[in-house]
Amino acid sequence: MKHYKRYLVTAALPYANGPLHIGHLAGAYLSSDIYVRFQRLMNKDIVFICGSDEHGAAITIKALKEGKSPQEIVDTYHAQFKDTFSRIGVSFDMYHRTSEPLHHTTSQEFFTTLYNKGEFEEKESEQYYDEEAQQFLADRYITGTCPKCGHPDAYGDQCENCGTALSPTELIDPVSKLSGKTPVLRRTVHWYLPLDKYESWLKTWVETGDLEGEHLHNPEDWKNHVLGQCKSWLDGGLQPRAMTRDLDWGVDVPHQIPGHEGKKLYVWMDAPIGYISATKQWAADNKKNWKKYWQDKDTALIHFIGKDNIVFHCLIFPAILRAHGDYILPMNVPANQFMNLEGNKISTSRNWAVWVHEYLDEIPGREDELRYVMIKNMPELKDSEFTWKGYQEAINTELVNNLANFVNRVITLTNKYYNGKVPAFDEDTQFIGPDGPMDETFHDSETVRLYDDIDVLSQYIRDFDFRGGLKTLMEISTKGNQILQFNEPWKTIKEDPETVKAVINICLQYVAAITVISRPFMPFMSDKLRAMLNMKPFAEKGEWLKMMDDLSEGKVLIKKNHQIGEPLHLFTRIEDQVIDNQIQKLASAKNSNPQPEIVSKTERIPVKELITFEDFAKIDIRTATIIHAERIEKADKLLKLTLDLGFEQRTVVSGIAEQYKPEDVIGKKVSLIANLAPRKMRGVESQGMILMAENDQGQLSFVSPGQDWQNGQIVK
RNA sequence: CGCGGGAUGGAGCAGUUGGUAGCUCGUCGGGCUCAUAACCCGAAGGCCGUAGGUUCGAGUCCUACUCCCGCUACCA
Repeated sequence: MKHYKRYLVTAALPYANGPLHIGHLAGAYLSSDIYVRFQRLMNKDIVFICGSDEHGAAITIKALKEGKSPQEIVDTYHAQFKDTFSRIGVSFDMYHRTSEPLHHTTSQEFFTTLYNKGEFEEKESEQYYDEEAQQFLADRYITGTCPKCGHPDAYGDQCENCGTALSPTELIDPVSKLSGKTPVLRRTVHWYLPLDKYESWLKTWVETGDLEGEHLHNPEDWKNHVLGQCKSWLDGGLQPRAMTRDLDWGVDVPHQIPGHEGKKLYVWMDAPIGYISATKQWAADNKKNWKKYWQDKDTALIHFIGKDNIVFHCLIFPAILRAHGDYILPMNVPANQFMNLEGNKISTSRNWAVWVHEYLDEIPGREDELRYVMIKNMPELKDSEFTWKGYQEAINTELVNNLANFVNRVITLTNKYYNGKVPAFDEDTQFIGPDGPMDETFHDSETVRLYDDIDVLSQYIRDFDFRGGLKTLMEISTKGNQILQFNEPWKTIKEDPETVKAVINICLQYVAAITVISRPFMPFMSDKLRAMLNMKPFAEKGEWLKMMDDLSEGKVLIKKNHQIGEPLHLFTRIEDQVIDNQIQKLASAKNSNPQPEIVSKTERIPVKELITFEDFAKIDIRTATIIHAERIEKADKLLKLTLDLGFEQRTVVSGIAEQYKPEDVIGKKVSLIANLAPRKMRGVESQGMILMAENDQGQLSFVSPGQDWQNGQIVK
C-alpha cells in the first residue's frame, strides 16, 4: 500500500433544512471521526473537514413557508449542527459553511477556471418558469399528470405511481408547486460538464485505480457497493450535466461570464467545493498551506458519505477536480448504507427519527453510549437497524457488564491490595492467560498478545471496518476479565501474593491500553478513564503509536508505583423507564403525524383553473365494459385491457395492476375517455384512458355507470 | 422496466483462494464472589432465501426465480 504523507478527510456536508438524526451519524460522521481520531493517535498529518450545505431551492421554499429569509433558516441550522457535532464528539478541524464569502469566491474561481479552459458546453434548453413566483422550477417543484399511467400527481422528474422517470416537459397539465399556477416554457442557457468525454478515464480510474500510468488506489480496498454503483452508471453511459441552475439562492455564476444573470452554481459545483473552501479557512486559521492537502500527490483524500452520494463523489466531483487539473482524486470513498429505525426507514418529513440534539438533551451524559450503539450497528456494508431495546441491551450487557466492570474490578483490587499503587512484580511469575487453565503464561508474553490484538484492531480501522474494530476492543476487555477470572486473585492473595502482583499489573496494562484504543470510538469515556488512572489527558498526537512502540519494546504502559485514583463507574445501566419514554415518543410521533405527505398533498392540489363548457365538450367520455384483461410482461403496474364500446373494441393500458388482478376487472363497467390521443406504453398502444377515482391513500375506484348500462353511451 | 447491494441458528452479524458452519446478545445448566446480581465455563438451537446446475465435495462458483433496500442523472 502506498505511503501517504498526509490525509484529508471529508464528511458529507449536511443540508441545512432540518436537524441531524442518528442516520446522519451512522452514515458519515462517526465513521469519519473514528478514522480521524485514530490517525491522529498514530501521529499522522490529518485534517478533518466538514460544513453546512446551505444553498438550493429546498431552503428557499422552507424560508417562504416559514416567512423567514433563507439566511435565517441556514443560520439556525448551521448553529445547531455545529453545536450538535461538538456535543456528540465529532472532532472536525474545521466546520465551515457554504454561505461564507470565502466559499463563494472559491467556487466561483473554480467555475471560472473550467470556463476559461473551455471545459463547459453551453446549451440552450426550455425549462418551466413560474411567472407568479418569477423563477425557473426544479423538476421536483412541478407536478402534473403522468403521461404513462395517468397518475395526476407525478413529479417533474418521476411519477411515483408508476415509477417512470420523466422530464417536466412530458407532464400533462403541469402545475407549479410554488404558486399552483401553470408554468410556462422559457428558453434558458446553461453550462454543461461533458461527463461523456470523461467517461473513459473515469471508468479506468474507478475500476483499476490507474490514471495516466499512475496507480492511485486499489479498487479492492473500495467497498463493493461503491464500485457496483459506479460501474452501473459508467456502463449506462454518462451524459453532459448542467453545472448551473436558474435559482435565486446559491453562489452566483461569476459576473465576468457573459449571460451570468440570474444563474447560480449547481449544487455539485457548490457543495463539494465547500470541502475546499473549508480547508482554505482551516489553513488560514492554522498557518498551513491548503494546497498541500488538495494538490499534492502524497495526500490521501477520503470522502465519508452515505450511499445516496456515491456517484457524485466517485464520478462527478472527480470529473470536476480533474477538469480543473490541479487537484488530486479521492483515494477512497467509504460510503455507508442506511440505518433504519425500529423497522422503518428514517424519515425527516414523517418525523420518524431520533434527533441527535434531542437525544443529547433528554438522555444527558450518554454521548459515548449512543456512539457505541451506532458504531456497533453501523451500516457499513448493508442497511442496518437501530432499536431502543437493542440500545439498552448493548449498553447494559457490553459496556456496563463487560467493559466498565472489568475496569472497576481492576481498579478496586489495586486500591484494596496495593493502596492504589501499581504493583511491582517478578517477570518470572507464571499465571493463567485468557485461554484458560492450560494457558500458562508470563507478563511479557501477555504484553505481546495485547500488542497483537491492538494491531488487529488498528488494521480494522485502516480498512474502514469500524464494527470489526469495536468488536476487537470488546474482545480485549473480555480477555482482561478472563485473566482475572482464571487467576482468582481474591482467593490467592493470601497464599500466593507474588502471582497476584503480576496478574493485577497485566490487568492494569490492559486498562491503560483501553484508554488509548477506546479513544476513537468513545472519546468521553477515554477521558474519564484516563483521569481515573491519574494519567495525563490525551492530545491525540501519536499516543497510539507510542503505545505500540512501548509494547513492542517490552515497556509497560503504566509504571510500577504509579498512584491511581478511586474507581468510578465508567458506564451505568439504562433503566427501562428511559427506553419506554423514547419508544413512547416515537409512537406518538407516528400517531400525531400519520400521513403528512398525503395530508399536504390534498391541501396542495387546488381545483384546476376554470374551463369553458366548450373545453369540456371536447372530451368524449363513453361507457364501456372490460371484456379482456392481462398483465403486461415486465411491468408491475400495467394491465392491458380490451374494452367493448358497443360499436368497437379498444385496447387500453391502465396502471392499476397493483390493486386489481386481471380476473377481478373482467366484466367491469367503466367510463372511458374515448378521444384521448393514443400513446404507447411498454410497446402496447393505449387507445384511451379509464376514469378512476383516487383517495388519499392512493387507492383506486372505478368511476362506473350501473352494471346493466349499455356500452358506448355518452357521459356528460 | 433497467442497474447496484443484500437474504446464514430466536435477534444482530462473520464466513478469506470451494474441503467438518462461527461470533455477540438472548435461553438453559454449572463455577466464582474482587466487581454495577456483574464475571468465567459448558449446552441446546441452522436443509446458509427458493429451484436447478458445475464438482469427489458448494454458504462459497454458474443459471433462473422470490423478497428487502437503494440508484435511475433537476430533492438537496
